[in-house]
Amino acid sequence: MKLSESEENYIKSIYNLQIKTEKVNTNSLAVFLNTSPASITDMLKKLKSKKLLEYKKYYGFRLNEAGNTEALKIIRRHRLWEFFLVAKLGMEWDKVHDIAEELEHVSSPELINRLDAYLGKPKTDPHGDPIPDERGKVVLLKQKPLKDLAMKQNAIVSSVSSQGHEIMEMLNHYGIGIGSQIKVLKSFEFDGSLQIKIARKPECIISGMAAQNIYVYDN
Amino acid sequence: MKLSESEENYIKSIYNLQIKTEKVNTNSLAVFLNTSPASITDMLKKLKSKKLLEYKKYYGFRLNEAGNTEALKIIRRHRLWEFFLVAKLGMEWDKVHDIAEELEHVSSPELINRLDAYLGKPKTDPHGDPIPDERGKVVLLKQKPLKDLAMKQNAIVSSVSSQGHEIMEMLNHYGIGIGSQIKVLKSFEFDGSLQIKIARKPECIISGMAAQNIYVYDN
DNA sequence: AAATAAATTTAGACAAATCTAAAAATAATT
DNA sequence: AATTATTTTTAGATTTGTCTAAATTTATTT
Ligand SMILES: [Mn+2]
Ligand SMILES: [Mn+2]
Ligand SMILES: [Mn+2]
Ligand SMILES: [Mn+2]
Repeated sequence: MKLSESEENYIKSIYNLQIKTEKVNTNSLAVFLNTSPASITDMLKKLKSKKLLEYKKYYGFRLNEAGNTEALKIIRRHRLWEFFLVAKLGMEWDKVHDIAEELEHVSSPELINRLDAYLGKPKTDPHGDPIPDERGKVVLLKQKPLKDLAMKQNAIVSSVSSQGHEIMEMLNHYGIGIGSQIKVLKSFEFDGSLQIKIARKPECIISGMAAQNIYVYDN
Repeated sequence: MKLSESEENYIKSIYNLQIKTEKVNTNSLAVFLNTSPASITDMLKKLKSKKLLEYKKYYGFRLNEAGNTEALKIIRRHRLWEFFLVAKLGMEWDKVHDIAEELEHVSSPELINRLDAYLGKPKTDPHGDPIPDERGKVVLLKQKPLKDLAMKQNAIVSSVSSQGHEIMEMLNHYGIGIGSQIKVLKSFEFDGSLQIKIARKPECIISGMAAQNIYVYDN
């Protein structure tokens, strides 16, 4: 299936939102893609006509099997390029998303499979997100938002929400990265902020917003 | 200057044709880009309005200084990616052009300069064409078509016309590559074909067409 | 159950990039 | 110099992706 850059961006966004929120709606997709709701409706019709999406007017929409497959191909390309930019070109993890957003649309399978092999078939991208394999299989980590981590439980930072570089900029400042050992010392009900301890770093406090967008797995 | 993918393809094509033929005309550009002459005229107007092109109706057109600068940026990206695909991913030199044709439109300067450094600031792409440096400077080789090489003169293959993979496919078959030592043994006036000797290969005969698209420098 | 609010879709417009067919300008032949 | 041929441009359509404003449907309040 040959898809335009726009179609690919929509498909990938729907996929990514479906993971986090189960039910995606027109308005939230419009906000996410920074377009108007009317444009979303237009594209939904097109993706339906290409049989990548189940869609009933006013009722809702959802990628079907074919749509999912396409989404995973795009995500594979995106994450492999992000890995390349960090591992080979030495770019910062908070700068690679926008470039990968363009590179992901170059769709030669030979290119991507060679890139994958060249990079040593990495399992996750620089933000901790899993890279689908050639057949579209993706291993989901048993992770949870830091805000749901039990008090004083040791855990490892596994990923961060990767839309936008702002969170990574901040984590760089705190010295938090993928793989950091982390523990919650205190939770403030007032605003959901957390006092935390990163291995070999001084204690610090992060906002509830941050605690929702940092993911960890138990250790 | 932010340019669309189409604008970039037109600019690059005009630049490449201007090198070979001095005067480019609407029809030949249309053939080269596989579009209609009407589309060429439309784009000429747009590029003129963006001040990248000198253009007078019916009279002719030519990239100006700004247009040249843009062309060299695109060509730099194209050739660096081609080098990457061959040197790092191990692709064949006759397969990389089409992929680079897409990658060249990803225009982050940081990406390209890091890629350049990572590849060791290569001077030429896999087809022997020079890679412009960051400031757009390009070192032209003193090369000539193989058909103009004096009889029995030792020479080195320096580049091949790189539009389309067909010539490279054929050269692979003959065992000719960039850097091959080559000598013309005999020239047939009838059809311009040449009997040649490649170092450590058996003698063979190539067509006049081929002899026009293989470039060499004296040795 | 009405009324109001929110979400979604339609109607109609626009810019970009392309096309075909016709017109206009230039070049080449007789 | 006229005629014919070639090249180039214009006129008018089409497709894709987008928008705003209005209409429609669904959800929420009173
Ligand atoms: Mn993208
Ligand atoms: Mn990522
Ligand atoms: Mn291109
Ligand atoms: Mn090349």
